[in-house]
Amino acid sequence: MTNRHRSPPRDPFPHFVETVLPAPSAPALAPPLRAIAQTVALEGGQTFRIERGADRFVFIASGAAKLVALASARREQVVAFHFAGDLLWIASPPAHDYLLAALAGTTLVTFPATAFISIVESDAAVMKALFERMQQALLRSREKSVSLGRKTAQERIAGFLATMADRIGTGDALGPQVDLPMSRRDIADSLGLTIETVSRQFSELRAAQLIETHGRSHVRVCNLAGLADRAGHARAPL
Amino acid sequence: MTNRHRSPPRDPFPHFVETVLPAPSAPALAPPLRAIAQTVALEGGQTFRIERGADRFVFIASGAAKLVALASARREQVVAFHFAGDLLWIASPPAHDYLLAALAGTTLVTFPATAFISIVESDAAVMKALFERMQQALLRSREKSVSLGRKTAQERIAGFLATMADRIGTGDALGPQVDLPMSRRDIADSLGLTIETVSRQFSELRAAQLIETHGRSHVRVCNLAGLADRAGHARAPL
DNA sequence: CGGACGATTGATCATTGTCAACCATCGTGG
DNA sequence: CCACGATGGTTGACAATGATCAATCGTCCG
Repeated sequence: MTNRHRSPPRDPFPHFVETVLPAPSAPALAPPLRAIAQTVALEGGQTFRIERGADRFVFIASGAAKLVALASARREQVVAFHFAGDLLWIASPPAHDYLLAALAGTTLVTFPATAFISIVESDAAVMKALFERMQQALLRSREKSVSLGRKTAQERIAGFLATMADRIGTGDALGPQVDLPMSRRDIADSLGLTIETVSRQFSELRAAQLIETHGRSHVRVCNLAGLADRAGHARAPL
Repeated sequence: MTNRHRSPPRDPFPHFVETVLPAPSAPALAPPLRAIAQTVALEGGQTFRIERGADRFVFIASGAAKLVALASARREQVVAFHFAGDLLWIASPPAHDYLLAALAGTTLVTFPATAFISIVESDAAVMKALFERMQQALLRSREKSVSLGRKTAQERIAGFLATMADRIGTGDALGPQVDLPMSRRDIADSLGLTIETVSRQFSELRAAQLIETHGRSHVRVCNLAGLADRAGHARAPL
């Protein structure tokens, strides 16, 4: 978790261009987008806040972040985790405030949403790519609703670990390994649980030989099938 | 809830066109879209199912529907309610099956997602409109995560009623009125509660003079501010 | 009017939250 | 390099919110 050396202040904008913009569209769109882009370097714990009514697109060039809704002073809901390469859309609707918080050193490229759209709207390929990212976000959010609404603590944790193994895990003969960039509190705030319950479920999964943990953040999934089993991802029989 | 007379089998496609397609785009896009459109008339309780990997866009021409994720045999999560005029996108991801169930007589116009997109992708206005509906869906889904993850039963019910008053309420001097098209079970499955808890919270809100109920589905909101209060929609102070 | 389904209310139980103490990890400074 | 301190994580005892089980009631339909 150390910033062992100030990360090179390389401009993250090219990374955004090659990750988000389809190659044929890039030359035409990159310059106007650069003009409205705002690059932000956050250290772990720092937040990026959205003003009311000023939706933004945020590209995560490096690092990891949580998108948080503030339900009230002592109640936070982590709406999504995002990692390098993700493009997300943030707005602050009437009900709650939202903010993006870095889980570690993180570099963002951000755009005002309306200006961004008016630049890319004429480019079918970009709009389509954007649309697909939106679909993915919606799908993940719906799956989160299932988890929060109808799953037990253990199912939520198992599902969370399986998802993280998939998204940020590193393959391995003995099963995927993950270095979780988020704290137990972040996990709890994401799954609608308390840190104590998260901790207990980690212990149970460890006792059941499904995972091994080393230190605070390292998890090895010993039995991915068993984990998916406990996640309650029951697909209805045809 | 009666089908007092077989609803006139008027073609719902024009309704889709004028609701979803911006006027200038309609003439060019309506014919090819009609060619891939599939109209479905559902009676209350009937379902529209998505095959694996065959995403669809669904326009609700009339009626009301719930988008349900099947967590397992006895556990359903209502991911969203949708009403006439809504356009939604449905996919069946690996984890759970999804289906759309009519809450009453409902007419749908549905399209295979990929074919739909390849037809409209070249039209910036339509893509933008589509994109905005997607943003709205994502926002609602995020708000639902907050509700499911960090709110008490009473806050969820209060928030639900406030939202319904906003979306399908009819104005009135004495406060908005709503005819809920969904059952207590649907509400429970949407809010991650049981029907008993839903019922008890309705009773409490009634006792607190915030709502009045007549019959199973009619609700009058006597005190919208008080309801919003109990919804825990705390916005962090600037 | 009667029957069936859905809604309400009550009694009890269990999962998870709360409060509290202890322990481990990691970063710092001696 | 090790010891220490602080932060974050784990574990335990207890309490509370909401689930479960059960009975009754109301509503809507034939």
